[in-house]
Amino acid sequence: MVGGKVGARVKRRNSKPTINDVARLAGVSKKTVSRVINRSALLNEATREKVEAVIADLGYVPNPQARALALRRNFLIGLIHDNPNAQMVLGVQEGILEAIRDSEFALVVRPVDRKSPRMMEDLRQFIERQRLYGVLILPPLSESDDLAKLCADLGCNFVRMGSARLDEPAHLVESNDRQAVAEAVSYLINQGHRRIGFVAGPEGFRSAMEREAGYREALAAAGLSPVEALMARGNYTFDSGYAAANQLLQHAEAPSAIFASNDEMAAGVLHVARERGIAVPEQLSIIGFDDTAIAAHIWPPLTTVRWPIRSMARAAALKLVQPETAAQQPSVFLSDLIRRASVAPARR
Amino acid sequence: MVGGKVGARVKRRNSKPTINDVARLAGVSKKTVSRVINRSALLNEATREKVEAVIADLGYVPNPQARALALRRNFLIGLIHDNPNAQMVLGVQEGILEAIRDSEFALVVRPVDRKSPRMMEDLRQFIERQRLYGVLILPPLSESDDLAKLCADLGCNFVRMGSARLDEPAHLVESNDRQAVAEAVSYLINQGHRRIGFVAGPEGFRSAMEREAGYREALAAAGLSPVEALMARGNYTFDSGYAAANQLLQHAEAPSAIFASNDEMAAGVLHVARERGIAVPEQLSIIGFDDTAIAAHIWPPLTTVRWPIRSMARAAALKLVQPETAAQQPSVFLSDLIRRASVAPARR
DNA sequence: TTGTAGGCGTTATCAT
DNA sequence: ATGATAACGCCTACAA
Repeated sequence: MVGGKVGARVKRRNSKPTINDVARLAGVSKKTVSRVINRSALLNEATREKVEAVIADLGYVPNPQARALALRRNFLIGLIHDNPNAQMVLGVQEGILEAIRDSEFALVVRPVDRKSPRMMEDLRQFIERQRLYGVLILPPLSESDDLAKLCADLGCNFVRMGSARLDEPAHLVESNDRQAVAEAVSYLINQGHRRIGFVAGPEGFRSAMEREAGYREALAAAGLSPVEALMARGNYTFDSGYAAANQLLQHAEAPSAIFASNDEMAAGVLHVARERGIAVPEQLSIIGFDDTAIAAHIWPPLTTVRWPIRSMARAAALKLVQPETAAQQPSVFLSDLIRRASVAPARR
Repeated sequence: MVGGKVGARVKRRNSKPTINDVARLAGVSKKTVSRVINRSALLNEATREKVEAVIADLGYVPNPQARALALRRNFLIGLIHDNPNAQMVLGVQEGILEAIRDSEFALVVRPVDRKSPRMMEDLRQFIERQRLYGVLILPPLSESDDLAKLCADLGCNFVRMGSARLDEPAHLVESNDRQAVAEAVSYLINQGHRRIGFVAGPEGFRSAMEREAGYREALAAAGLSPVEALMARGNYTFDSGYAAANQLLQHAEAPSAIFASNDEMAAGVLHVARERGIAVPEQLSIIGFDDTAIAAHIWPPLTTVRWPIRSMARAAALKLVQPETAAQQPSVFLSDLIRRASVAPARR
């Protein structure tokens, strides 16, 4: 009725081997097994091999729940976003999963409503309760310094994804939207376009600011001045692109090309062109941004800027789960101009 | 050296209250607090209120990691899919999160590669290690009875999402693809179309079979016979829709309408029409399936079948997390024909 | 209706 | 270098 009870216990059928089983079969203590698992430096090589043999033999895998309890930290990576667009969110998820494949980490997703007053409190609870190992924050939410601070305060590692230098490299993966847009607009200029319309993203979004800055840079580099009547603001939705294009194209001196700050708005621009009987690209060239599925599938196929979402997400996840090599992961990612059929030389 | 040691312990600053804190302050045992948390029936009302007051006062929240260890089950819902359609996956994620909002559950995502030989083994490890509370399986993976059996064997609750009666209601949410397609094709017939092309989904997919069955049903109901030359197979991608349409439209007696088994293929069909100078919808009517973002944003806006992804996912998640009311959640969900501009009466 | 003792599977502390 | 013992925070079984 004393020690024998425990010692005699037989491993229940149908349940996975635990650290105790390994310890017993290897003839060492639990702690030693734990040291093997955690690659402790202070370990006799012979002991290590003996234990590892038993581990392999048993097919033992440490129980994440028990580790989470003891370490007071879960092996979960959180993805926090406010639904920028489906393609992007899914690309990010794939990138993160590439990074944590075959590791003990798992990905838990957490969309939020940026406009909800409870958002911060909700996220605090989420991070605290799940004791997340780290979180990846997508734009535009990533632009919130308050949120970054919250993570830091909670002792939760974090990486922000954004289109500008939002944070130090250990906490950031960054796309060069400004330069990418400048290149796209320069391309239009090289094609002979002079009246180039611009559909901006929503006010207050860093990505929108950067893309507009790129547009202005390209104009300036070519000695052109921005024209009020050629600029309209959207909010990254199809409908807002549609409205913006109607505004830009109603003028007598309509633009011969339009850069829209994302593909969805570019699709809206294309819609307006169709309705007004404006031929694309013959009478109007269009460039978008994101290279979402829609870009290649509309008619004509849309010239657009592609940024390496998956690679960025993978790098971000690696920064989270391998803090020791975080600095080695790239922080800035370059975009490509994908030339399809929605741009033609300007007619004179 | 006995009880005093523990009793004297002061709650560490900066750490969340535990069940012990609640018990001490309420003057009851841990177990009683546990009973309150778990809404045990055998509880004195006065005791419950007393404990609940302390809980509220302390802002106590049970530690999910400790519960997971003790219960040998995590409060995580897994989303398993192998899906090309970003819109659908994201819609599902939103639906699930609506269901588990404000609960202790979290959503962990797990895309897999259906073609990988390791898939089943990977999923087994995933479910076992994370000790998932339940999983939601999306099509086409949901059509795998092996996977369902694996979940059952592992003691992991599961719900399959599909387009046919794949399982019993407790494990299924189902869309009526067959009927929806039949209605869509009947609509074309009512518009005077007689030569109606069909682009099928990939062989072996239940959804593809159901949609084709719906097409055949509608033809039969109108006294029409399926014509070999009017049917082509795709695999739900834009390119395959493009290829299929080229095949269908090369004949002398080309169809005056085409039903494509999803929107992406419908977009491919539209592409071919453009290239061949076939006016849509004047010379060719097109209907798709899914009502993804692309459907509304191409030109002309695509008439398509919309199925209630979010509602289905929400119901599925509720079946998972509230097994007691699972039977009350609907299992069959109806789709709508969204009439846009890609269909016109047949010319004679 | 409530409490006690012990277990869930791991890691931390402090000996040896 | 290794081990005994006590956390980690909760739940189950069994008493009372």
